[in-house]
Amino acid sequence: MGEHMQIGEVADRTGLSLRTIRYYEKVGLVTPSARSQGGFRLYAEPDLARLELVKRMKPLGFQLGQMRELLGLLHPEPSDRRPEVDRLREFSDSAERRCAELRAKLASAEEFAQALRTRLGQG
Amino acid sequence: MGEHMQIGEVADRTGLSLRTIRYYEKVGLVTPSARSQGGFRLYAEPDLARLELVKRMKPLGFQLGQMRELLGLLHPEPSDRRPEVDRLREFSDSAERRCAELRAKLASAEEFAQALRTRLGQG
DNA sequence: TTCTACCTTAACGTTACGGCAAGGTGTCCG
DNA sequence: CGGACACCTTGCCGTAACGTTAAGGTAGAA
Repeated sequence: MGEHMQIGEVADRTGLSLRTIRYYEKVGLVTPSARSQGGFRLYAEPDLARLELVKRMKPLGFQLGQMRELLGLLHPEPSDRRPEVDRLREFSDSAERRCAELRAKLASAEEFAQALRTRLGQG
Repeated sequence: MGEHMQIGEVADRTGLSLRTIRYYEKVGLVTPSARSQGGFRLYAEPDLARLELVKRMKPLGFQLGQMRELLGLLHPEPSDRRPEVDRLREFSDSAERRCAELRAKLASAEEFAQALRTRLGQG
């Protein structure tokens, strides 16, 4: 019932490896919101949400540093907002383009899988 | 009109970098079918076809070594065929699974892109 | 207290390339 | 024939995003 969980449970719930989760922390992408007395990472729900966001973005081929920046833009300090909005729009446009590319690649890959299956059928 | 082309033209036609094409050769994935007198790589149409196949498989996350094996299975020597067919079926099943995974990831990524756009709309 | 599962950092290894340096090749042009 | 110039070669070091031990500390139950 604790509101924090250890890295192992986070790994189970997200499907990410321990190594990946630690690496994401190292590059400043997702930092656990607490540590136990003995040094164990303790994650809360918002941390999980960040990890899930990263998982969603990853197939689009963004680099971890870009995702870090984008996550920062999504939780902004209420200071000068203008350039942030511009940057956000750039990310959004980029995301759309990458989605389109990925759709094309998927279609191509499905054709390949289909051809492979057909080949087995008549083998 | 030569039936062979140099690596630069191959790069233009496939969208792959020179570096990538050379690397694929290094790992035994796609070998140019000839070399010029002075050592330039010379590619023919079947080489292009192999490269295109690799491009199609790549989004499914196969490793280069696996693709090399699969390409070998697709152009077999007529010797003992049985284990090859079994292996082919494994690849085919794996390809189907990976297609399904990729479809799911794409859907998730598109939700993300949608959310980002929406967020910009109401700013 | 001791066992066990889970965690820690550190460090080296891997895949799939990118980038640059130093130099050879092919073809055309005067 | 001798440059000029685009294109190519190998070699080597660098990078991103992790995987994989190794050596040892922590939390909670028995």
